[in-house]
Amino acid sequence: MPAQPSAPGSRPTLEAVAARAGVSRATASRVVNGGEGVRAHVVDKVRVAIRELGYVPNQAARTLVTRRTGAVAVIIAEPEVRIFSDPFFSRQVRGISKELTAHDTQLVLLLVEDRGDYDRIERYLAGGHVDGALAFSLHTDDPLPAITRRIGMPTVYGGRPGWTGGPGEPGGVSYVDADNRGGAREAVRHLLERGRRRIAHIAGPLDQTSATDRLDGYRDVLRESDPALIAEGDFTSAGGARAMAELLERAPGLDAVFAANDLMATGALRVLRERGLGVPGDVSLVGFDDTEQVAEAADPPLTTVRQDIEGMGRLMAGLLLRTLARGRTATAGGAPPESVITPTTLVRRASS
Amino acid sequence: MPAQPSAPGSRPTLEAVAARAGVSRATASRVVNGGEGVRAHVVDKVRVAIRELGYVPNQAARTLVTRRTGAVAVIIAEPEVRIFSDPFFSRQVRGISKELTAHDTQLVLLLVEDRGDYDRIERYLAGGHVDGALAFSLHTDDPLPAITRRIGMPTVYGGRPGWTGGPGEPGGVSYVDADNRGGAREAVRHLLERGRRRIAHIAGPLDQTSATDRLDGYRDVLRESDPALIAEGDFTSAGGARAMAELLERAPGLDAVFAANDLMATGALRVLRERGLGVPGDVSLVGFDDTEQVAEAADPPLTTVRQDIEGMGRLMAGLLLRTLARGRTATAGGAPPESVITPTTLVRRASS
DNA sequence: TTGTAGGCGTTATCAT
DNA sequence: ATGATAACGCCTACAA
Repeated sequence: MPAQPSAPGSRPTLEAVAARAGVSRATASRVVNGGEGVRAHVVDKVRVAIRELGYVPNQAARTLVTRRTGAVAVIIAEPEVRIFSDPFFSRQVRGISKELTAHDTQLVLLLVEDRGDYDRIERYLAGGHVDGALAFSLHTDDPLPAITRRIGMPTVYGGRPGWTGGPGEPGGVSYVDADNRGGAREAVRHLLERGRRRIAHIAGPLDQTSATDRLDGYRDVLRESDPALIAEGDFTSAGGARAMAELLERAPGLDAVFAANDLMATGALRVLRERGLGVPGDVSLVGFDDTEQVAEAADPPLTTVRQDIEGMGRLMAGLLLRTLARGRTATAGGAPPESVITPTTLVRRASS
Repeated sequence: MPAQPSAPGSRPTLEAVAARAGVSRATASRVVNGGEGVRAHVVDKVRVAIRELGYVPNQAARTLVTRRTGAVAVIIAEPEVRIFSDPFFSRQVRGISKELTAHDTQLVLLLVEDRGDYDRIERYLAGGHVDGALAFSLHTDDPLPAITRRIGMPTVYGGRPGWTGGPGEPGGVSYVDADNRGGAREAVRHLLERGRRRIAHIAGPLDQTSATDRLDGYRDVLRESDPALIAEGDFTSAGGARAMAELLERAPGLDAVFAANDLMATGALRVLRERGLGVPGDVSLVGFDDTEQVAEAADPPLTTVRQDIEGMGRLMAGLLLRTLARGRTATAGGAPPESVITPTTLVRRASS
């Protein structure tokens, strides 16, 4: 609380602080940035002046000389409907926000509405508004990776990007992902242990690695699974319902379903109930994500593969911040890509 | 796509563009900013140079002189659990994002985790990172309004702030709110028309005007309502369930419930079903918000008071942008507060 | 330990 | 219509 609030529109500068404290701009600046190598007495004088004037450093001026903004972009390119219905996104953003805040870094949210927005995004990233970027839920043909590479913007992805080239590829990529394949295997094995034999899978959109990895895990365990037991959804509840209806038509004898996320599982649940099939009596059901408000609130509550979504958000931010910090000392842009796979655990509830 | 991508770490400046085009920096700058008063021939030359170099203006430098950042802060100060479970927030953010994007303005998301974060928020706002702020879901004792007023930051609130001082107050405040009171009246009248007589109300947290306004609307219609028919919730599903249980204990004879939002209505629904009470057979239920994925997905689907959440977000952003634009021409900080109340409509579904 | 001075990349005010 | 040139507010060698 400044004792003497600045006049609206024109805020006090370092110059004013220096004058009031009776020192030079340089010394005032040193105090603002930690006060190393300044006599304690002088530090105090300057601090008092800062408080009295209500001085806050001008970020633009600072960025201009340091070339760092202290801000990071979070890019979400997902159709409206999913962002609204799936708690996954807000959860991950929250994790990111926590980590960034702890390191005094701001979060700039970039929502991609349609394909044309990428021009705007590129201009923004290239304009030096942010030091790095975080992006998630990319589809295989997403133009973003090409953009960030072209302008040399340090970026960490949430979820393994689909185009991570072979080992020969020049620029590797940093990402944080859950052990989708392992988690899927665990889910299917669990269903086998429950004595189920006709286990179906509702996959996510197959242009996302989270969907294909889970499908791969399913296939790992069910080597010779009947293709009729696999249907593709879109990670939404409605899509899960459609896929479930399809499966019941193609394979009426199924006795279990592994859905690639919780939202699709709730859609499947609805269809099963409508058809008079009991869960888990007639059909066992397992989801993926363990987003509360979905998995726990379902009736019956869902057995599901839990991934630490918020933790993954924190990891993404941490990875990026470390990359940026390194960039300051080491050669610019030369940080080697680094990725993390987080473990998943099966949470048993009533649906299986 | 720049034909000649800039070296990593150092991007081309206006100086470079000017040199390549054979003009002065001043002329290059004019072209970048619209090209008024520059011969067409020269404009072309400069444009070519810009493209060839992949030039993008440096925002920090620009901000330093223009004193405008082209960014707006969105401040969300709500406990984790609500942000995750209530689609309200993401919806409003989406509306805001659309409007800002349409005006080439960036959205900086500020999530408030705990009370101590307000220092950080104040420093951020005062640091000139953004031109204005958008905030919603304030509680009566929220420190934010004092902060924005102190540092003279143009701000538009989502939802009428609780402390809007009397007409004597110096600085009025801009906000966008739904007609909560009117919507509540309509909901209760609807229940009366359905022949209900013992109509209970599950209120939201009474330190928020959206909750008190809806309660007031309820009371407007039910002049002498039994106090036992009113319980306070917290806008969450669990809170709605608790309140419902409380009401059934205090007033077992109730035949209708008006919940202050859809999420609480779903909680109430669960409890009613557990107690063997049919909806709408035994008890009619009406919610508020009409967030799909909640109201439509409920079983039975909820009759509810719809408010155009995304539209409200757009309005908030629009109001702020207009204020900022005006500020540039008129006297700084002198824009009179302006507010908007948006209409609500009753959506009839199966729950009443 | 402190001060002096140059420059970060733009825009804006003057001349020309 | 165009070009010098002076800010904008800050950081950081370098000098003292």
